[in-house]
Amino acid sequence: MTVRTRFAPSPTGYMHIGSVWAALFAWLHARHYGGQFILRIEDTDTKRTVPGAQENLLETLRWFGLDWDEGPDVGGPYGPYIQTERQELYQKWANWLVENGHAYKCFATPEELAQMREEGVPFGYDRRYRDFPADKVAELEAQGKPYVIRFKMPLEGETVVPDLLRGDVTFNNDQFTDYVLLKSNGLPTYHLAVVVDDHLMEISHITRGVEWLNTAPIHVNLYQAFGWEAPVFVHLPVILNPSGKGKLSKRHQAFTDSGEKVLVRADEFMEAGYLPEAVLNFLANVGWTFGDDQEKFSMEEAIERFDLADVSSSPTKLPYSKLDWLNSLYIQEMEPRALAEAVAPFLEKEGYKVDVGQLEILMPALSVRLKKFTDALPFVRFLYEETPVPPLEKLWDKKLPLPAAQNAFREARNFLATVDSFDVDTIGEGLMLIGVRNTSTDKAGPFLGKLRLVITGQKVSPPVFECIVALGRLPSLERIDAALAQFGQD
RNA sequence: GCCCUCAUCGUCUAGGGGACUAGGACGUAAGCCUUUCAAGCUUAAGACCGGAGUUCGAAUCUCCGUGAGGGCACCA
Repeated sequence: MTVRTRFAPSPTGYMHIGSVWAALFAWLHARHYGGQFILRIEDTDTKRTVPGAQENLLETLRWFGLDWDEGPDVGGPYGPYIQTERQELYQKWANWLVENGHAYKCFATPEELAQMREEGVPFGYDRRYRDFPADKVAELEAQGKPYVIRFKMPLEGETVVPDLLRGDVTFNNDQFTDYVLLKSNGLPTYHLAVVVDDHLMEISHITRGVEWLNTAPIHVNLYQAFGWEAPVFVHLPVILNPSGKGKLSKRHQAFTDSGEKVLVRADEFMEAGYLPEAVLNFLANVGWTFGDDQEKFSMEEAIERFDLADVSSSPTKLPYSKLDWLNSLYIQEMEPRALAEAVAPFLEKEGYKVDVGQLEILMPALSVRLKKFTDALPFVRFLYEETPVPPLEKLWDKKLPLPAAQNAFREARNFLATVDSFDVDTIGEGLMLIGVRNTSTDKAGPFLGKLRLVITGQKVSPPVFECIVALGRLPSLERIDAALAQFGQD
């Protein structure tokens, strides 16, 4: 049997990173077995549908490279892939269940339901229309009374849900009532839609969060009523909020130890400057282990080893600090040019006019310092903004006394003004010599620190030589001249 | 309240009766290196939720607690 998995989000909000995680696992499984990965939009709750959410879902999957073989945009032999476009199908099968005695029309009004709930009727519904006489049903229908179609859940016994990760999970049937399959507006509930679609689309493994485990008995009984073979159920563990309680959600914004906002929406990861392949690598390490004590791997490598059966069933938190670590590894592998191009948009967003060639000069030195693209900002700001001229007291110290400092800056100024080849190696060599020569220690450090402050306005920056080359000869000389002026005339 | 799931270092995890002195990774700390900050290298601290049982032997199997999470809609 071919493996066919699906990702079936509701367009009720923007893509959540936990959804990406679930989609990734379904995708990896399909790819491992050479099967298909299907995208289906579950938009039957029209009241909660958010405009733009569907687009965001597709865009996010594309950004991550989680490609689907069938879906709303690409079509496929089992379409349509949007549930609101499959209405007749659900109606047809709901009616089939009614005709075959597995479901019935229920005319209970919202008021009646509310009253039952108030009276403490279990599940808020007492199955009052389950065995309603056929002629009475016809009568009510003739009167145009609105109704829903409810499933006849078994009244006694047990239902066993075979779960790939948890084994057989047994539920007593007295814990259920007759659930609505088709709403009065003609649209299906999740229970009907998911079973009909998964069957018709020949899905082999259904992956979803554990929050669905408790309703899986409905689905198991539905498959039975239809006489269909159920797919393999895979109830994935929840992703918890890293700090605080409950599952990871936007509603309870959490913060990391370092005080940063915990990212929840997929597009927040893009905006923060993470690489999609790094995020996927990170997610793949949660609830699944690549093996061989190896945590950095490509999705191609993951596909070779992945199997849903190996996924952990324990709830988990996302280890965000590992994302930073992994992302920094991926950044270090980038070519300077590509890195510069990747960083550029983040600088442009800050209003800087970016020259990628100029930026590229800094990248070999910078790549090792970035956990994510946005980290580049403080390191390269000196290229785009005037730096304050440091006060005199910042330009010398014990290891570099005032006269020596002045002398060193003079020499540096002359050297940079006249050196033929304005490249990192050449100026580095020259400036090192100047630094060493003018200090009581045998290190250039004391001088280079002051020079860094003059060039970048900061105590922390990429290596100064790179900074000077990237800034360019004239701007660098100007900044040194301004510093020199602080020493006054002598 | 009822039902379901889960439980190894701070975090993500390996392990599935003896190979466990419980392994790896991130993070943390220290040292080295050094042009600041990083990176890199070396080292360190750090865990089987508790209690019963099964067994010659339990992190591993069973039960009971406890804790955490989830579900009980004409929402998904």
